[in-house]
Amino acid sequence: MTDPSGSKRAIPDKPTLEGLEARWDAVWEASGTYTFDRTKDRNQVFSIDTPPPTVSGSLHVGHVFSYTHTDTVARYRRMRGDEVFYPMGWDDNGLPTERRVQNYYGVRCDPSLPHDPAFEPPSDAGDPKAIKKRREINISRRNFVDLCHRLTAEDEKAFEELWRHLGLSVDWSQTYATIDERSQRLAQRAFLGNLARGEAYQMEAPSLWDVTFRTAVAQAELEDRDRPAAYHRLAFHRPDGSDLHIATTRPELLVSCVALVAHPDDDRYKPLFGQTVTTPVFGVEVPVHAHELADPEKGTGIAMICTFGDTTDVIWWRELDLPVSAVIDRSGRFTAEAPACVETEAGLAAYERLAGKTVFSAQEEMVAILNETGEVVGEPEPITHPVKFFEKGDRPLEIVTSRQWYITNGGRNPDLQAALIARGDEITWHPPYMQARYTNWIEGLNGDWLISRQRFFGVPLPLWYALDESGEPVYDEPITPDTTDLPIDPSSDTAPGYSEEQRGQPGGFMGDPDVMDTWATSSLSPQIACGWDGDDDLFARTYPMDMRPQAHDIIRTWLFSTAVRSHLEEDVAPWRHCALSGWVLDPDRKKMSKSKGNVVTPMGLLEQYGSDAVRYWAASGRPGTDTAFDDGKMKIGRRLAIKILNASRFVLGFGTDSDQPVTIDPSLITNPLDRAMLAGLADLVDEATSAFDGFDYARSLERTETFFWSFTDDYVELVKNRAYEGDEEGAQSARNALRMALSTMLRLFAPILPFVTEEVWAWWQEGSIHRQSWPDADEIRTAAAGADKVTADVAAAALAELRKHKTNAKRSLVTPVVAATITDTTERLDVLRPVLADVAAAARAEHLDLAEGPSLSAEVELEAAPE
RNA sequence: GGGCGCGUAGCUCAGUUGGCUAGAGCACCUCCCUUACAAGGAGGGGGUCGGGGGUUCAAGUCCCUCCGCGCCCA
Repeated sequence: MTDPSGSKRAIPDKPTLEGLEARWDAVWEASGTYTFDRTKDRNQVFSIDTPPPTVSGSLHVGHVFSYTHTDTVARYRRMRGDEVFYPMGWDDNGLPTERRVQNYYGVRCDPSLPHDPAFEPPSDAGDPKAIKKRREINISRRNFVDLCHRLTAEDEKAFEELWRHLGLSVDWSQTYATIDERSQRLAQRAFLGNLARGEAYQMEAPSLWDVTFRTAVAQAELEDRDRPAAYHRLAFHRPDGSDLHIATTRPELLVSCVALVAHPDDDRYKPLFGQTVTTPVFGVEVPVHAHELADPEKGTGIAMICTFGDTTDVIWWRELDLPVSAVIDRSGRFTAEAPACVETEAGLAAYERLAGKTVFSAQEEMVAILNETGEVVGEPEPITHPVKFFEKGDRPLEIVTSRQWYITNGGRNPDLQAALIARGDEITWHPPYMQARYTNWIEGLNGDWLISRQRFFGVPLPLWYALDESGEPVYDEPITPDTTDLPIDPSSDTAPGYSEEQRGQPGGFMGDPDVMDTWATSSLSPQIACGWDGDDDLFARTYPMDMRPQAHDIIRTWLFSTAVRSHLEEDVAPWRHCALSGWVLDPDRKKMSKSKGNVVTPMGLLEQYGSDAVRYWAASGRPGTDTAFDDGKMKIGRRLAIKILNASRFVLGFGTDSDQPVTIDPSLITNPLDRAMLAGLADLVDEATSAFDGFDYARSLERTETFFWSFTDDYVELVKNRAYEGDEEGAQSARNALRMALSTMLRLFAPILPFVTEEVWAWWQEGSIHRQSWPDADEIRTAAAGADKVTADVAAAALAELRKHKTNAKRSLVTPVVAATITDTTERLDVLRPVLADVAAAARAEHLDLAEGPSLSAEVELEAAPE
């Protein structure tokens, strides 16, 4: 068994990949191989802003894919001499965890309940069948949050185990969770800084609202989904008594119609601009406006503006300075009272029939009413149109007016917008075209970042409000905590200057009931990881960070929001490089995702093929490129890893029957074929190095792999006789060249295949391969002594030609060659002549004749086949 | 509708700034137990580089256009 110092292991007779992960993970942990040395200066450090995975979701191959990419870069930088700062975070915060806790324990958070200190989780936790049979248990917010912490702690353990098995070279003493106390303190402190600098503000404004989750939703969390709908034609009434037809997909919102709008150039409606018309049923007089966003092609070309039916309504409402006539409450139902604008008896009676109904039922009822009054024209015209959804929700968003907190992000400030776009130029993007996604997103913003969330498991907004004599909150002067008291929860901590008895009382105080958007915390991951809040020394050594790896679909959310926070807080881009990984697609080219049910869980794969093999597949995916899930590729990776074991055993077996250490002496490498091989190896090192410098692990792997296979198939075959039984000088030359090549290739493979390379390294070298220096092309080139690598190619081609004859003759490759003549050009024969003995030995020929000709060919006489 | 990416062998993909006869792996076919490895090795067949047009001595590569796929945003 290996001791943790990494001392040598004997070369096994039958090396295998089995058990390498467990063995080396334990050694690395015990030896501190990946522990960050925080005495290093900033210019010696390479810091990585690892994406904190959401532990409440399960890990899938997509995680394995992209985290492997990052790890290859981390390992490369470490071998290049950088001190790699590679922490791991957990993003436990937010809705996914809440939902998982609800389902796992069969509980529901009721914030009105008091905390129960004696609460124990239900005994049937984790048993979905049992939970389904009973009622949900209502528990207090604090008890609910406790369960969130309890479950995520278990999830984190499972995640870490998988990451270790995969071989991520993370420093596991540097972990954080976006919901832990330190992150909460930091997120609250950062928010209070934004508030003090005027970058955070609150506003009563129409916000997108998910009626299922009962929370506001930010622009970055939206997605459009095509939904069937129908245009209903409603008859509005002009002052002269004639009808004006409006097509709408939301007739139920007629009562909140505050204006009509048509395109300014639309001749059909030009005469109406500035006039008023009367709504059907409710008899409300509304103005007709002109606005460019009205689409003459849609419906009848004139639309009703409701408060609020969609985001265009909000724009019209704001730009045309219209009143509010809202009817939908936060549960998605029609309010009990009709809006003030409804005055007619018939209108009030009609509204009675809508009050309390859901949007869906209200629409049916409204259409029925319109049919009764005869103010609907023709049949509904079915259409499909995009509707806004919360990306995690399954009911269309409504727009409700509410008081929310915002952080500036350039959406309402052109100077800030330009500054954030310019930050993109400070970052090197991998691949470069990803910068356009960042820039385009910022250019398309039309509002600031809404950070209030009406949820429970999150970082609370650290604010209270005084209540006036009538018990109404004084929002204009929020009460903030002392920074030294953070983190605080305003729902249980008392506002400074008040006593707890005054909570909710007139003249007392109330806490802000909301938590912050999860991105408001995870956007601070560089600050959290680097110790912005309390570890200035670490911060100075690691920030701004060198690398942000992430998936390209969250450029608009995580990448952008992180850039915003860093810009506001530190006036700098948070990283120097952003590496955007692609997705894992299933064999039908569909994105793998939990909701599609096509995910593959990774642990089984790691166990079946070995971690190196799975990493090989992952590292074959070019940066930024979507990659098909391909277990065939994992089989190839496994084959490669096994080949490395066997080839290494063979190479290290020459001339080492004593207990002497295996050494490499470049001065003994004198044979022209050996030197030619090294010349090619030096070029390979150059290619692998420049590829990795550009974060292109895939290219480095591909080149190294190609070289390795021809090394084993051709070079090793050519020199093995000489290495075995040649004269002393020739044998020593071959052995030292073989070892030098092996040492080099192991190190080139080490970032991709950390387990098998470490295993082989331990057979003959001291220390971990992952702390060795990256191969030096100049050193190898010196050993090659000016040789031309073409010599190796010519020799390999000649050998291949001889093999071909044996294969075509259906004879074994060990069949002795009685006589053979190799024909080739003069130039190539000149190259071949000095290494002909190796070619002859590999072909089992006593000697080879040479003849000049136009191209390579051979005439071969084989030993007669045995009868 | 706008932006970005992609289209090369049956499959998955390489193909730097245009430059030898377009490559690799898998799959397929044939052969070889060879003493590092049969979880291996040797060899073979297979492509009008999405279509069309243009620039050039030369185009998979550059330009235009069309078709198809994907993603992001309206």
